[in-house]
Amino acid sequence: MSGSMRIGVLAERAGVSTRALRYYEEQGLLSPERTPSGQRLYPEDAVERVEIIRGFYAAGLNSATIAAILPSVDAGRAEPGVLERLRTERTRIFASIAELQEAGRRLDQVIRLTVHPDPEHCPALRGQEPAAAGPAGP
Amino acid sequence: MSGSMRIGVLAERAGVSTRALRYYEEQGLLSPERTPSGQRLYPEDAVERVEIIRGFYAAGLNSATIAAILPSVDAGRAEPGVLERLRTERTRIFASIAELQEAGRRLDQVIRLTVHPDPEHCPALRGQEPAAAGPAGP
DNA sequence: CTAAGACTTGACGCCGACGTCAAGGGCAAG
DNA sequence: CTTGCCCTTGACGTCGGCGTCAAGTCTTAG
Repeated sequence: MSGSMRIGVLAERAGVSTRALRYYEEQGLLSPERTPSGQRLYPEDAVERVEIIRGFYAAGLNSATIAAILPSVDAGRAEPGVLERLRTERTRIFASIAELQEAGRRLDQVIRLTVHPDPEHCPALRGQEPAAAGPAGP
Repeated sequence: MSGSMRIGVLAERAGVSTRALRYYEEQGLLSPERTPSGQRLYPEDAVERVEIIRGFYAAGLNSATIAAILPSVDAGRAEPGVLERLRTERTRIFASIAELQEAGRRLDQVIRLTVHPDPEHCPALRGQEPAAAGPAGP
């Protein structure tokens, strides 16, 4: 059947290692079925599930937190306790985004100044010119 | 003089541990002066510098990368080799932001559906109702 | 002066998400 | 049957950004 795959196929399709998939299972994030001989069998939608999991890891959540919220993400609704958790993590994530944006802007600034060494926008050169409006003087 | 401070003061003002400050120095990110007896003395702007460093760490850069780009960030312009590095990291950061935004949206979705359990927006309940526009039927 | 605290270097500890090796079992092709 | 590849569990290794003692030195309030 094309509706299930073994660990190597899922690993390739999801872009992760087989070791990572076993680790996710150990952490309670995946629960594949088993063939009689013990090999793992994953359904098709495991690919998307793994991508979601990796997204949460990338967002700074640890295994326990992901395990706590993943059922609610699947269900599309959360119990009160989990809801608070979701809000906490949401806040963390958006705060983190703001930090990343600031770091990104800082790099952009240096890149721009390097590519366009424009004294008009260089604070170190401000206040040394008279109040001339035009770029080439009057 | 108020123009320099010892490590404990900087740590408190920058919101990091003294251990972290010594580590940053070990990684070449800070180069405080020393009193004759060997105690570190930081200038005022070290507070901002530490905040910048922490921002880069939060953005996923490691010590070596930060050490490589920090002089250019200070100077506001970069040598060609460093410029490429800046662009690489910039790309990484904004890709990371996009991932975080997706994770955040996913959490928001669950939060919204939990707070407003609106069948109009619940895919699992779509296509089971006849094409009725009003929420309470005709 | 003295005592308390802030400071120094040095070195080991930690933790989490895997990497990696080891030693075997399962399974389709020829 | 064998060959070769994928799979299994188990267990140890890694790495980076610090935390955390340890043992001694400096500074400053009183």
